Amino acid sequence: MLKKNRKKFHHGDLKAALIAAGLEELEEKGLESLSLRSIAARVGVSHTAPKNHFDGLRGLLTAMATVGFEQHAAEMQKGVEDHPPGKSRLDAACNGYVRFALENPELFKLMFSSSFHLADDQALKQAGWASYGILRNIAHGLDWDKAEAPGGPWRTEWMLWSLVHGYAMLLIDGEIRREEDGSPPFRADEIMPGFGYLPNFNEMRPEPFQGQRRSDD
Amino acid sequence: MLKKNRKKFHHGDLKAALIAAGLEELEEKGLESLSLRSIAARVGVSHTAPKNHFDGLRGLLTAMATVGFEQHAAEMQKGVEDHPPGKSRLDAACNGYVRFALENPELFKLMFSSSFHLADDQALKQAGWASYGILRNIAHGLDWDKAEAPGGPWRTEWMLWSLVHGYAMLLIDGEIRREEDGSPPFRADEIMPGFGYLPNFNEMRPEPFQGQRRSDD
DNA sequence: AGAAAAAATTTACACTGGAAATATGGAGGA
DNA sequence: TCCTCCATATTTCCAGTGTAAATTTTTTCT
Repeated sequence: MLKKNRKKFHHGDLKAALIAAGLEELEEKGLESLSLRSIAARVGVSHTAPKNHFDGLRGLLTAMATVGFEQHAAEMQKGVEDHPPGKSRLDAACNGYVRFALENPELFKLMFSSSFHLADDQALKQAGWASYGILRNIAHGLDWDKAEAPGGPWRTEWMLWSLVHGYAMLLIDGEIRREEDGSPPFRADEIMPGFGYLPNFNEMRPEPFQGQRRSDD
Repeated sequence: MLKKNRKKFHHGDLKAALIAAGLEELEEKGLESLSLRSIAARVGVSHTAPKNHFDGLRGLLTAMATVGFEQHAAEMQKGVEDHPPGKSRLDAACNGYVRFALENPELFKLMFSSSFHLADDQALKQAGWASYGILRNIAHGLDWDKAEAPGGPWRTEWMLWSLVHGYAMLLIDGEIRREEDGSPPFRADEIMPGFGYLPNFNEMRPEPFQGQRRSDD
């Protein structure tokens, strides 16, 4: 019965090997032209062997995305440990966010393409939340994220997340051109302005902020 | 020879019909499961007929993305015409940006997935630039986009674009949950804070801004 | 009318992911 | 040791995909 020491079968650990091979092929051939058969062939098994470990191609992609979120979180976490709480820590985390995206563009696209994922995969959801949680926790520690700030903390988080995420996406897709060495024109923390609320913030707005409602203008 | 009045052939205008059918199937079945054969079947032609008008599936997708950018620009342009220059016009354009993305999620993903496009397609590039140009022009007209602002106008544009684009992407992918009626928790202009530069901007930064360089921290 | 060109079809091929039946080989019990 | 049991992996098959080549149909131009 014991389900723990179930290793070293025919292959050894096919599940992990398939994920590793999938991640290799992903960055080599791109997300669109990824193939379950070629991944299986790279490991040296038949193209139906993965079915014993994953729920089809989507299952494998979901597992790969989960690993991606874990690496993504680790990349940001480095900045957390190297900097004291505050703006410098936020900068480091944001730079880690974008750096990971630029170094693993195909994996990053996979992570944020839910149409490729298995719906309702708990491991993926948890890994994604953990990754976002790092950014969220840092944002909550900043003094300009006050409860009385317009929109509350949610708005601050999403504003921050949207900015960093959009910058990474536009860089990956080539909409914002990079330097010759592949580096972005601005660091992630440079693209982020003073994110506090201007004294004349409400004056600039045609109507004062009211709540979290409405989709149209 | 004359290549202009070449219409009303077998089908009439197969090129336009294929683009229209492709756009329909795109939102119905999603970008991943789109099929050249089923698009051709929907129009009523054989699956190789599109080759006379497009360079394979990528050619059709590129044409569809081009149409998407034109519609995207039109959605923002509405806000430009309905509002005077200034913050309210910017708000309207940003809301149009996000509104289009939420109403045409699959098309929006296609537009910003260059791996699906035909490389070096001039029509697509022009349409994309025209769309971004609307946002750019509005940003340039704002008083807080001064030449002496840190990073110059490019940073302001990309900051703005990144924020709106990232917000749209995270909403589409379900990372930021929407209301029951599908509307986002914040309007695009609500997610955008006072985008000026705080008086204490340089104090907040561990090191003063220097130029457009460096990718690492 | 006849030639030339454009448009669309037929046929064929190398792929893909998935389902079903079969074979393999290690684990645990007699 | 033998002998089931069952997870693992393979073989075979199928419907579907994009693309290329040869062919037929239709329009346009001389």
